[in-house]
Formats: sequence, C-alpha cells, structure tokens
Amino acid sequence: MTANRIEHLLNHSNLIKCLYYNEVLTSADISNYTGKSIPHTIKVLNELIKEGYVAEKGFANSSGGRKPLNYSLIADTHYLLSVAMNQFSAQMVVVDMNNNFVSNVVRYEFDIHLLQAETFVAHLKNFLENCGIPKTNILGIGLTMPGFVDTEAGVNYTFLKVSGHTLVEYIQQNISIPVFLDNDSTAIALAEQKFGVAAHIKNVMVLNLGWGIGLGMILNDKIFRGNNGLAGEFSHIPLFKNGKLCNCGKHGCLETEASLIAVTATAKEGIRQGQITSLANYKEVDADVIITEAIKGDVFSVKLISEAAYHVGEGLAILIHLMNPAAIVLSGKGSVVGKLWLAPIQQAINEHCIPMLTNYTEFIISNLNTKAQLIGGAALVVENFGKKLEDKLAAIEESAYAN
Amino acid sequence: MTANRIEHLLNHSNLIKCLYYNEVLTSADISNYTGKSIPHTIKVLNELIKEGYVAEKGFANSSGGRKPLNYSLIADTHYLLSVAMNQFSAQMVVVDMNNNFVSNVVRYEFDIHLLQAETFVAHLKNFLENCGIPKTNILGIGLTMPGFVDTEAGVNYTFLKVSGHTLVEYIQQNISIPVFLDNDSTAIALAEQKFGVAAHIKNVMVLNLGWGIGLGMILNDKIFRGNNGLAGEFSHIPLFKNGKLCNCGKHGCLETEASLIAVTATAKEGIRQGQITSLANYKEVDADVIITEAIKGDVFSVKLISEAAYHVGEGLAILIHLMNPAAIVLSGKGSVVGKLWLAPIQQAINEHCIPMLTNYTEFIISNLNTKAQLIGGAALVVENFGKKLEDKLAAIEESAYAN
DNA sequence: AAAACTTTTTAAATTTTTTAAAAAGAAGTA
DNA sequence: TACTTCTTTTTAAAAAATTTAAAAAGTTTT
Repeated sequence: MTANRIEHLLNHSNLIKCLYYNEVLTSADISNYTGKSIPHTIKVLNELIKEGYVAEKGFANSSGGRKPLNYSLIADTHYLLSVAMNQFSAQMVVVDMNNNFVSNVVRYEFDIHLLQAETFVAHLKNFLENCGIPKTNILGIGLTMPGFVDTEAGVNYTFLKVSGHTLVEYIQQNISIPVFLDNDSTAIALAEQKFGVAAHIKNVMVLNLGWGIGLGMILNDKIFRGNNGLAGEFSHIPLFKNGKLCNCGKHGCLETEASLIAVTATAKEGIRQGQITSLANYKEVDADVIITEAIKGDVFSVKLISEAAYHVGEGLAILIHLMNPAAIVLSGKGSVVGKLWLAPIQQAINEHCIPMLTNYTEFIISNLNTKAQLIGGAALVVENFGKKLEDKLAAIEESAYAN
Repeated sequence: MTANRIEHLLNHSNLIKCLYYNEVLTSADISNYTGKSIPHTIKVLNELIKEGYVAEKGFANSSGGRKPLNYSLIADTHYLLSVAMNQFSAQMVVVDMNNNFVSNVVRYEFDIHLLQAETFVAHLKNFLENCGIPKTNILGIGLTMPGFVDTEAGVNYTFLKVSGHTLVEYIQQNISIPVFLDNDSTAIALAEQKFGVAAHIKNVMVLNLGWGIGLGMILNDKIFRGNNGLAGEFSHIPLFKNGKLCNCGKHGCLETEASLIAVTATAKEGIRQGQITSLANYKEVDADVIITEAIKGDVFSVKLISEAAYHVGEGLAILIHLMNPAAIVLSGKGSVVGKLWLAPIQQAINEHCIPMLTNYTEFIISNLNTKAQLIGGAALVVENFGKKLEDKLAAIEESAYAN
C-alpha cells in the first residue's frame, strides 16, 4: 500500500531529487538536470502535480521573453529522518521535502565504543514518539557515523556491530522504516555537494575536520566510495616516521599528528611542562577549549592548531598529486575556525606540491557549519529514492504481513 | 566524404567499441554491454554487416539450447596508428580493427627533453610513408607520452611544446589525421582494462613501472583523469624527508627513492664504493643491466630493486587507504620482472596498511609486457569513436577545402 | 505597436523496448 | 534411434517512450 502510494515519487526519482536539492526549478532546469526532453519533463511534472507531490511556484525571471513556470516539491507530503553520529553523541532531526528541519534537533550522548544497537534503537524509538511527525510519513532514515562503513552491505565494521544481522537490517526490523547507512565524512561531502560550497564542482575533496580527519571524495560529480565503501581513509595514511601508535594499530598515521585528539594530547603535555597559555586556566582541556582559546588569540593554542593544520596540509599535498581536484573544502565541526587552518595548510601545500597542480586547486571553507552531517543524512535517503527505497519499503511491508 | 562513409561506424560507437575490445561477441553480450535491447542490437548489427564493418563468425557455445551467432569487426576496414613515447624513444605501429599489429613496430630514438615537434612530425610522416597502409584508411592517431598531459586541451605541459598551437592541432595540421593525446600511464591503464589483467575490475590502480613510477587509475570502470587531466601523479607524492632534490623541483618525492633512475644512481654509487656485485663488470650501468643481473641473482642488484619496491609499497599503502581499489596491477616496462617487486611491496603494505583494507586489494602482474602502451594508444582512438572523432574528421576535411 | 526573443504546448515522427511466437539446438528417456 | 522436454536465440509485431519540429503564447525592447 505505502509502496503504491509513492510509486510516482520513486518512478521519477531523478526529477524529485533535483527538486529536493534545488527547492525551485523551471521545466528547462529540470530537463537539463535529468537529461530528458522538456515536453517529457512537463508531462511528468503535471502528473506529479495531480498526485499532490509538486506545486507550481509562480514564475521565474526570463532574460527577455515569456516567464517560465517555477516548480517545487510540496514540503509536507513526506519526511526524512537524519541521524548524525560522532564518537560521543548522535543528533536526530526530521527534515521535510524542502530540506527544512521540521523537528527539534535532539542529541543523545554516549561513548560510541560502548554503544549497543539495542540502546540506539531505544533512542530512535523515543525520538520518533516525540518528534511530532507521524512515523508512516517518514520515508527513510539516513544514519551517518564514523568507522569503516560498507554502505551496500549496510554494516559498520568498527562500531555498533550486531550479531547475526547487518546493522541496517536490525534497525529496520525494529523501526519498520527503511534505513540507509553511510560514513559521516561521506555524508558531509554529500551535503556540501548538494547544498554547500561544493555544489557544481566536478571533482572535490571534502575534509571533515573533527576528532579525526575524515575525507569524502566527489569524483566526476559522484561520491566515490571505492571497491568496498572504504575509500577516503585519509586519517590513517602512513605519513610519519614518528613511531606514535595510532588507535588503528599502525604507527605514524596522519591522525597521530593532525587530529584534534592528537592536538589535545600535545596541549596537555605542554601545560604539564609549564607552557604559558590561557589553556592552563581550564580544569579539563579538550578540543573545544583549544579552539575557543585559539580564536581569542592564545599563542600556544594557535600554534597547536597550526601545527596540526600543517600536517593536514602534508596529507593534502599527496591528495592533490593523486586526484587533481578542482577544490578542497574544509568542513565538519572544526571548520568553524576554518581560517585558522588555511594558512598553515597553504604553507604545506606550497612546500610539497608541484605548482602546476596547486594552481588548479582552490580551498573553500564550508558554510554549513555543524549542520552539514545532518543535511547529508537526509540527502542520503533522497539519493536512494528509486529502486533501492522501493525494495526496502516492499521488504518491510512483506515482513509486516508475515507477522 | 570520409566523414560520411564512416558515419555508421561512429553512430554506433558503443557497439563498435565492445566488438573492438572483445573480438567476438554474441548479440546477447553486446546488448548487455551497450544496455540496448537484443532486437535493437541485432538490427544495428545487420546494418553494419551490410555496410561491411561487421561479419558473422560462426556460433558460440550454449549451455543447452540454440547456439548464438558470433559477431566480430572486419579487421581491415580501417586502421589506427599508435605512437608510444617514453623519455628516450617513440614506438609506432599500425593496428587493425581487431587490435592486431599490422605493421612493423618502428622505433625512433631521441631525448624527449630536446625533441622538437617538427622533428617528431617528420618521424611520423616517414613512418606513414613506409608502413604499408594507405593514410586515408587510418582513422586516428593515439599519441601517448610522459609528462603533464591535458587530454581535453590536447597539450603536454612538460614536453613537445609548440608555440601558438596545441600539440594536437599542430600534428593534425601537418598529418591530416585526427590525433588523440594522452599520458603514457593512462594509456597503459586503458590497455590493461580492455585487453589485460584489469579487465572487468571496477576499481583498479595500474602502476607503470618504468623510468618513473606512473599511475593510471580506473575508478567505477572509467579512467580517472582528475579536473585537468593531471591526476595520478604518484611519482611525485611527497613521501620522504630525505632532502633529495627531485627533477620536479621538490624534495622527497617518491621518485627520488623508488624510480629506476634513482636505483641506477644508487647502483653507481655502490659500485664506486666497491660493492661486490656483477654490475661492476659492466662499462655502463643502467636500469636494464640492473634488472638483468637481478634476475640472474646478483645479490646487490636484487637488494636495489627490493629497496625501490619497498618504497613503492609505501606509496601504495597510501593509495590503498585513499582509493580502496579491488586490484593493483604492476605493468609497464619494469613489470617483466614483476615478481621481484611483489614481495617487498607486500612487505611495505603489511607494515603500513590497515588489514581491513589490504584484504580487499589484490596484486596482479601484467601480461601485456612491453606492448601495453602501444595497445593503449590504439584503444585511445577507439575510445574517442563517436562525436569526438567525427568532429575532428569534419574539421580536418574543412581545412582541406579551405586550402 | 511592431519586432525580437523566450518559453510552453501540441502533434507528428522516430526510436526503443516489450511481448510473444517461432526456430534451432541439447539433453534426457523410452 | 526417435521422441519429448527444456533452453536459448532469433524474428516479427505491438506498445511505449522519447525526440523533433512547428505552432502558439507571452515578454521585453525599440
């Protein structure tokens, strides 16, 4: 039944996608985006208007001629649930078909290493009961989290492992809503591509500056996941001969010198050794504190961030040599102090990159701030409009019958 | 005129391509490859048979049912010219529509740093006059060479620069055959994908073990070129703090430790210092000599290759983290001693890679040997069958009219 | 108010795919 | 060996989808 009602939505998923990503478009825009002819596009639009999914939205400007009709998705026909997890918490929010947040953003805290799937599902159920949106109107859940994620298989090899089932299966069975799983950095890259500064750039590297240093790659306008969904492990490229043991088990990973975790450790060591710094005034020093003090101008804090950024730059130099991207986007939680990173990164690039290559690569600081991952999680569901979502809906319905 | 005669060939370029790459296929195979229905495929095939491009080639086996007809391209309707350049020479050969070499492979020697476009064109003309194939039957030239190549622009930023024109324009104007330019390593990757061990693998890294260490990347079944055609600069990723100046102007590039040039330098230094090695018996030590002696078992030579290979492995560890490829192919001139490279590379990978990732990546040694680049050059022309070749043919015809 | 330019709509033509039936071969069975 | 059954390919006809081209309708500029 559900599957039937939204048949049209999923059959014309490409059209729906571009409307979701662009809010309002003319028939010509849509035709351009989907690669179908304008007559055909208009025919489908009119069907979708009749079904109640699309509405005309006045006229767009014309460069001298009949003004074209604008079209947009009707916001409240369906909803998406985005769950953005990091090492210490998960944020949840309901998003409508115009990419607006229509519930409170609720945060659940935990240590991801200890988090059980059962507990997580309880959080999820709790959120669904209190978010104010009827569950049957939620088309899918976009779950994005750190770790080695195989999107196809629906498994996170690092966290939230469930025995006997894939993580996605487990949640779907308990919540009865289709679930799509992806890596946090991939989600951020998707958000930047669809709604952020990476829009319309064909080859972009999106850095997720957070506890680690995540990477989402957009190659030829598509998220690149590698052969098993494990591509983009930027954090653990072996770059240093420093002997520092990384939590991945190897030595000398980029992360051992450049992540906020490494920065925090160095800060604590510095304070212990009597460094003159405003950080000494804090009882507990963490990444947030260092960022705060760096913004205020604390010399030691700035130096710490700069050193980390320089090391990130060393890694980026390699990335530029290999990928020749048009742009590198600084996103994720750490990007709120994007400018602090920029100079040392540029410095490292200048020292380690062939000029021919750097000339073509631009650095951009994200404007999505902390919302990037949540936006990306909703977009992840939209990306799967079409056959994949249809299959999941059918499977869930079938298992409901069986019970 | 020319353009008209081969209209059908270019209109159905996808079908032609898969026949070129596979020699014989059934209609079902082709339908599968092109994504068109079987009736449509058969219709087009019959047209092409009428035009004289395609022939039926007996029957294929069936697992219990009517045997399907085999189809293949008629070999001598047209030809492709492949020019494979390295630092010291260019090889040229004419290839027919079944990927057979139908002329002698002719080598012209030079120092690429000193080579002038004028000289090169003279070599090309000389070859064309003596190859035994009428020029009008040659559909295109695939020119593949080292350096920073922008395929779209038709320019090599490093070698064979022509003032006032792009390199491709210059050659086309003098030879009146469409020219397609690409990087040597990209050509090798293309050859491995279409005719070699990388066939049917979705994400592969193809290493060109030669004077430098080139890289061609196949991502999602497509050659990846980056934003300006400069992707895959594996040779110059900044990996070492060794202070060694690279010919690119930077310090510590992978090439400074891992290329055959670096190996040769180390060998000479070792001999000077009185190392016990059969290399000492040679008047002039070069890469070929070291490879030869390594095969024979000279301990010093093996050690030299092993050390270089280990460093290549360090670079590959980074590549695996970033790209999560299904396979890494060792190709290029150096791959004839592929097994010599394998153990030390594996060693480096084991030390520097997260096991989760290495589990999914297989190492394969090429079987195309020294022919890879030539095959790739011809394939480069075939890849451009369709609009691009059509446009070039039209432009050349037009300029012929103008004169 | 006419001319120039745009976009939308409609209708016709074309292409492509689907469906169904016929043909051809292989394997099992009596 | 002859016959049946099962597969798979090929052919032909019907249906669906898409593209193309031209007409219609509206805006802006002159």
